[in-house]
Amino acid sequence: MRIAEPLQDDCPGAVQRDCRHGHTENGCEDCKVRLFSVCAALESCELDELDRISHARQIPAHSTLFEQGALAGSVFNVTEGIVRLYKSLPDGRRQITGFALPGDFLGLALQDRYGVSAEAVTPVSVCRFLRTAFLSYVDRKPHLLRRLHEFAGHELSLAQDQMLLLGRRTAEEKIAAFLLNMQTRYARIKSMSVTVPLPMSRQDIADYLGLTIETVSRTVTRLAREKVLLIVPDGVRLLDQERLKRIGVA
Amino acid sequence: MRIAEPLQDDCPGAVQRDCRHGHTENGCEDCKVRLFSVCAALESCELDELDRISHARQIPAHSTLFEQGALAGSVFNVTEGIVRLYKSLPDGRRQITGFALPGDFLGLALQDRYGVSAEAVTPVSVCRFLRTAFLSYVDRKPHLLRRLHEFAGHELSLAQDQMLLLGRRTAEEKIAAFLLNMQTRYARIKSMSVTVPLPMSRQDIADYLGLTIETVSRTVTRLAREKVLLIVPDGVRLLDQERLKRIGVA
DNA sequence: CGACTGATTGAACCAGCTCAACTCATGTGG
DNA sequence: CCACATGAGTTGAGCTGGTTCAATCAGTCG
Repeated sequence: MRIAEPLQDDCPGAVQRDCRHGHTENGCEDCKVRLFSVCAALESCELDELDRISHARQIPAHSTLFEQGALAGSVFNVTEGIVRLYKSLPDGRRQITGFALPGDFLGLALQDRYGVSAEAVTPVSVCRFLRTAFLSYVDRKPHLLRRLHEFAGHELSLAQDQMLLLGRRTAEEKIAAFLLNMQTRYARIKSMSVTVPLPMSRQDIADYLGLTIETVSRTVTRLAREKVLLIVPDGVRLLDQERLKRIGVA
Repeated sequence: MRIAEPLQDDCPGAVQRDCRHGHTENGCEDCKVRLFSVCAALESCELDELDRISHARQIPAHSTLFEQGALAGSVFNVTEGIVRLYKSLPDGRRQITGFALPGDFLGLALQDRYGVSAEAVTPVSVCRFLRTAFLSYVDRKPHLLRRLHEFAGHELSLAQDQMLLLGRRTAEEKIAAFLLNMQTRYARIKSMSVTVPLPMSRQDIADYLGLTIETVSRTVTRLAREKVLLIVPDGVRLLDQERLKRIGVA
């Protein structure tokens, strides 16, 4: 239940925001991801407070948000666009550990250093918080911490699925699972559609699935030849979802 | 700082435990993993309370603690032995997502269903909690939740490392990283040693590293032939750790 | 001792990789 | 407006790291 008027002690009345640094017009209130991101754990009045420590930022495509191993100065909530999260080996081999979509939170673990690097795949909008400010906010909001922990649990579960995929599935199974997965994740922010946008490069998909770019290309082409899907500009259209599920789902 | 006498409101004095269901003699106080597991977030008096909702259990080798997808009735703290956590595909392919050692917490995500299955590799001792009881306890202890979240963040980080390993490393690199990893993890509960016990089967190692049993065997044998390690009963002795690190570490 | 189970070894095979050529779209500047 | 570079994606051909299948070995237990 959302409460319009502040009711709790720690909601210091209707304080008018005096600082609008880089915020969208109405701050969190009309944020696109408000209702399904971590912030959904917060009431309107609490949100106001969060608003005051947040900084809306636009990040151009292909630029870096943060780098693996660097001190975690900020945490981010993605509100628009796609971010790739990855780990690299010194010789250049790369494993993308996930793609962050709107509503996803970067720096969930709240650790003092980033465990992965993050780069914008498309132009990205984020809601940025200084880690220290966010931490002290979290300390005063146990239900937000619960929410963050739920998100972390979900991430962990996804990571385990991905381990199964990387360690034990064939190229075709990997591709099928990836496409179905992206489809359901997009459904959350747009609406369920048979057209799955793939703004990331083939190399990104390969590095996410533990394959080479050639194998990704060949496998997708073959699935298209077999009328399981149709390749469209910047994505695919899933023609035979049943077949795809039979290939890709556990 | 540990406090011997209860100081806080929610520490209801020195209540004598009237129920010792399955506890070790002195409960949490003299627990082997007390100081580095999640419980380290708790004061003596709080521990007493935790003690009352905990159940010490012995689990024989090769038996199941819980199964992937089942309702998460309990959460566990491993106090002795090794547990394998895994996901399976319907056709029998298996991916071990991790080995839990003493001090590790099972059910960290606090989700209503288990995301993986858990089986004892060796005889295992656990500290078991009914999930509901543990949840309501956590709700009253924000600092325990913080601790659980830290653990979850650490798990997530390990999962990401494992993704990089599964997706982008060679068989030899996988084995080397695994052995060094087990060595440092054991150091936490015993003391640093060049002898790494491997109580799990070759099949377990294979399913953890995304390899076959034959490849594991061949690779370990080759490393032994090259004097990088020595195969001993139920483990290996790391002879040339420098070389191993050159192979295995990022 | 024989039966059984886990680990090792060998030999053939193959899914996915490597290397290389080609296509196609986009951009650029003369 | 065309020549040409550039970069992502596709396609082909051959190769190889790791798998598969099969045999053997080494404990262990009754």
